[in-house]
Amino acid sequence: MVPASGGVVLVVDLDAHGPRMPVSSVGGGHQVGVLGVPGEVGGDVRALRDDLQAFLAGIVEASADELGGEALALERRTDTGVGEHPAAVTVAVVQLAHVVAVDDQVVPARGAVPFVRDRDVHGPTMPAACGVETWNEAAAGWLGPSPARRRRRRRPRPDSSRERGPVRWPAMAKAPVLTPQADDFPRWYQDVLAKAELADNGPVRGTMVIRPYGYGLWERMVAEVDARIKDAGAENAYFPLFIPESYLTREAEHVEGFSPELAVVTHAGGKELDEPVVVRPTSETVIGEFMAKWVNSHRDLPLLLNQWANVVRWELRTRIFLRTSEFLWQEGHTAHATEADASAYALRILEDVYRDFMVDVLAMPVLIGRKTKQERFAGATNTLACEAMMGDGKALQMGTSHELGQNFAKVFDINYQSAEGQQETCWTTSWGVSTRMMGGLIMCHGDDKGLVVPPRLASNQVVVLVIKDEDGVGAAAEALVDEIRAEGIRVKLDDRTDTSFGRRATNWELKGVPVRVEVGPRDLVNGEVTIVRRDTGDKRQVGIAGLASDLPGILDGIQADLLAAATARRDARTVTVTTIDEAREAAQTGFARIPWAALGEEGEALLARDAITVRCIQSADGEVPASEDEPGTIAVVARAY
RNA sequence: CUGGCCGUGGCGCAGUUUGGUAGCGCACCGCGUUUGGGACGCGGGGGCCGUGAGUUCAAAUCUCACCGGCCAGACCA
Repeated sequence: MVPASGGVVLVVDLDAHGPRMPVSSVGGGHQVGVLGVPGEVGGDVRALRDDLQAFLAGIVEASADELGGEALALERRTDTGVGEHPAAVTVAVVQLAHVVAVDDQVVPARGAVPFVRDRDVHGPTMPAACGVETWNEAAAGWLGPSPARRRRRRRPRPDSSRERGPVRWPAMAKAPVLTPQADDFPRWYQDVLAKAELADNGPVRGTMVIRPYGYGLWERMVAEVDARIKDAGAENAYFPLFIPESYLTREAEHVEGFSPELAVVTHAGGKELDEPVVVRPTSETVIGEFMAKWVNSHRDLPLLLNQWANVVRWELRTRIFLRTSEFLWQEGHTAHATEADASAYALRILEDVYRDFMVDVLAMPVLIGRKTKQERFAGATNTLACEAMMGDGKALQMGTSHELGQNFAKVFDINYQSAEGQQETCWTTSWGVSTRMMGGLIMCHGDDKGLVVPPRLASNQVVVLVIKDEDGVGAAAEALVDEIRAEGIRVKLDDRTDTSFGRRATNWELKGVPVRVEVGPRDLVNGEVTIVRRDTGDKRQVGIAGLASDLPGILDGIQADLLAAATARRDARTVTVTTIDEAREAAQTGFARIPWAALGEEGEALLARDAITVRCIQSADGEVPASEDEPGTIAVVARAY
């Protein structure tokens, strides 16, 4: 984008909102001028665009003629802001090789370009140079007369100004609501968080505010996961936010793993505390302390506890939902009489609670497997995990289940008397899923139109949209909503007809509601409504009678299709390799499967230099290996969040 | 913590090089016309210019320090 030496870059900003940072956009210092155009879509912007296209084409021709065919690069970029923009920001950057002549006017260097009246090279300031009149006046000398345009401007606009000729630049044809994923995935993620009203940054660094729509999705996750945890026999309890610092220090590996990210309270009640208390980063220690009290006999085992709570880990780099200083989660803690029992329970949680929820409800085809020693939880003897692939091919750990061996039981004295009358030490587990799953949901199914929520998760599965309240549309929509609700579907009525249809339709798309039903007077006279699938965009007219009873099947279809699409994408981006170099290469775009025997801890360390980690180790059949040294296992490696 | 970019109404950004009246688009409010894919006209409201010192007659603009955000790392759910 930055021109060769001696070059000149012309930046033309066709945004309907005026120039926006073209200087930095092109790297600075080389631009000769900026045309900013205020106005509205369908108005002068379109006319200007036509002229500017001709103008740019003119430059191309002119430079070819004048410079003996020397090449000239014409680039087009689309950029978007986050505001509620009706049009994309389109910046055309023309890189002029040396000198350009247009309409007999030679433009040799910066500063000499006549079409911007501003003194500076940073682009016109809004009031001074952005006005259309200024543009006309200034551009006349450069562009030459543009009779067509002037004619258009003077004449009263025809009734439909938006039907002006075809737009030749696709980038201007349709304004993206969000930064496209392909342009900048992290930016897209931020845009979705804001525009789907999911979450905001909190005032303290690394914290987040979960907005009602986002929290509604989390509540649905909680409900589904909680039901499965209870099915697995665990009961909910609640332990304190504050933990004595001394608890943490009892388990050596645990304290080493968590110390750097602890938030510690040293003062309270106006004075310094005798012993500082830490804000829990996880609750193995307090819960261990109380398990020790509650477990006496083998009859007390297994003790299966869970709590829904917030925890705090002072992370160095945070990102909403994926890694925040404070997050919400569920942490299960269990104590068992035998290692085999603990081990089986940790696996049961992974498969029956986590994988089942993620695959069946979130429609995310997660991989399950063991973590390497390197990736293991601090204090665990074995860590199992669910790993999902995001839309950009990177991995996200969605949930973990740990076997803690007797590490915690020993230091917290979780002992029991066996049937034989012996004192025995318990075997414990811990397992959790967090608000991070929200990030996984967004990045797994989301597209350039926003979030896509699988029907089984959706807090609103169907939205019924009143296009305009005429000819009984409102009443028909209300009746339809009642009918749909009677089918047990979570349905929302949108009758805010003081907001235009298009805006509301776009908003529900951003929020990812699986099915939109549009009720308008035109369809209604035929007894029909329009239904639109969020995932495919498929839109059709259907009879209003019988729609409600068809919806459960439609929602099931969407659920299945989302899982199939995510699975297909994951598989397409997963490569089976045999060497470390191949794995490194494959992990640039997705997952690589490599025999653990071919990788090993040395290979793991090697890949780590390129930010590639072993996500999990699987048996050849994709299941969880029975032991650390099971032969023939496969390591799945990837870049990860 | 390291490197890069960046902090100006709710959001996105001009303005800083060369100190001198704080601006634009979107969003918001009112009225009217609209509503089948982010409507339009007219009229409005809203800003300790991230914070603190310093230089100056004068600081969004110059200097220093600090804080915060984004991206890439190290750490991790």
